Amino acid sequence: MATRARRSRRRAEALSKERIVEAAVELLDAAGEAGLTFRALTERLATGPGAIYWHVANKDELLAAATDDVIAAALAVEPAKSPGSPQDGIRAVALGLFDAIGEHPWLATQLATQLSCSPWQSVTLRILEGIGRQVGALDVPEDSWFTTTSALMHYILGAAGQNTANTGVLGPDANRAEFLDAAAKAWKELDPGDYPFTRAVADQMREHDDREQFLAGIDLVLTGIITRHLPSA
Amino acid sequence: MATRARRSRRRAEALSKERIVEAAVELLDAAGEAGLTFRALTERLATGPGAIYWHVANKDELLAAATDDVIAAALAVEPAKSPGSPQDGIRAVALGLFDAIGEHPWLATQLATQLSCSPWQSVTLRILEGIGRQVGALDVPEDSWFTTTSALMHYILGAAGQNTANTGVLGPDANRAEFLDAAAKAWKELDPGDYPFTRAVADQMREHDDREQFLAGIDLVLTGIITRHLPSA
DNA sequence: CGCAGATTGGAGCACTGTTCCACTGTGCCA
DNA sequence: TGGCACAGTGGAACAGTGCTCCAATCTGCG
Repeated sequence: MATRARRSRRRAEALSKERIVEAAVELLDAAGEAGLTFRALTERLATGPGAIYWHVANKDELLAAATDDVIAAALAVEPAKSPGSPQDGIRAVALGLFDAIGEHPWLATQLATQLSCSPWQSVTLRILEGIGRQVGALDVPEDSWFTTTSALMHYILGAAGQNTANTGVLGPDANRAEFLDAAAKAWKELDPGDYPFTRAVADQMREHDDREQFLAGIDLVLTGIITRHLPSA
Repeated sequence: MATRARRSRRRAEALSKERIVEAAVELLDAAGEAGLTFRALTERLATGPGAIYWHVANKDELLAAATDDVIAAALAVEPAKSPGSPQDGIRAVALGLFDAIGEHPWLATQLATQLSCSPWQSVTLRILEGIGRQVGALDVPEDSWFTTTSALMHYILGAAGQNTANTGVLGPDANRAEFLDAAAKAWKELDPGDYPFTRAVADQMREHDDREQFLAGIDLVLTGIITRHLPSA
């Protein structure tokens, strides 16, 4: 199916899976998960549902393709620049994923469902491979590769997913400062008996920087890996 | 609203938000996210949509309440048993969350959306507080509390969310072995040029145990925390 | 020129979350 | 005791969803 490319259309850019996925990503970026509708898609592509369903099995496959597309693009950036230490390589891949999820907040939910429903496939593999190569360069003994890489992947996707709102949705920084301020204020008014810890870290929360904190977590895991799995140092 | 309790009904257990949330959790557990439908809810509770909407604003609030309920229950178990070292305390909380998400796979997606759309609220706070108290017991200097606890939380929720399918959906262990076997076989047939790392860890993936690997990751982060933030040792 | 088959897109289906509103049953007050 | 106000209920209906069906088109080939 879709044995295109050999035929030369004169119609304004004939339909194709790529064009559909591209439009889907734009809709998702513009209005979040709820913004991707077959109605909206047909309107934007100036066609009908039937045409789309000829190229794409269903909405799930479309979402998977969109996710795969964006993640692949995010992971494709780094191989060009890998000058520093292996640890810098890991930081680069991690930041690439962090920023991609920040720019496309819908990825957070999508990755969660995707990894839950069909784990160890397409997207997961891309990410595992991207992180794993850098882990290999760290001189971690080979029998710890999977455990180590999995831990890193879990942290990266977890942190990136949970920071989505702070980075992307709220728009410019002015709002962010206000938002954090309001949250910190609310934290301080929590019941001292139930939430002693949260009250104590309210100020740290207000002043934290997302990327900085993300990298601090990466360094924590890296330190753990080096301390546990590397004979030297 | 819902100033119940003072009036004594003889009708079979009059409607209440708790009863609705309880039914919602059962439906979610039985058939996943798609299983929670207002139609199904009305049928199970032998009532109509209007009655439900009197107690609950909309589906999002219902999902939030269900999430909160289950997470609170998972976190409420541990304070009884905190005999060991502070690190054991962290492991206990982490495993509590891990198992809860394993038993209720819909939590993976739900937590992702919840933390994205309304971060630093209800559920997030519960989890932060639960983990944070244990971190405090670790003698981590206070100005590192928030960063440290956040990193742990990100890893725990990330790992638990991504392991959902392996633990819960597939049912008994027999299937799991087959599933891992098939996945490992598929990994070994990937393009050696594109996926050298993934091919290399296929066997480790087949033989890994989810909980064990989860705890290994926790220990990695803990080692990082201790190495970086604790003057002693 | 005409045909086979790859594409298209509009009408329509089953289902969703949500709203509306006529109705019940209960507790309060005269 | 009687009537009332109203919290609480549940059935009917609505707009919008993903998806299917199928008559119509367009394309390259003989």
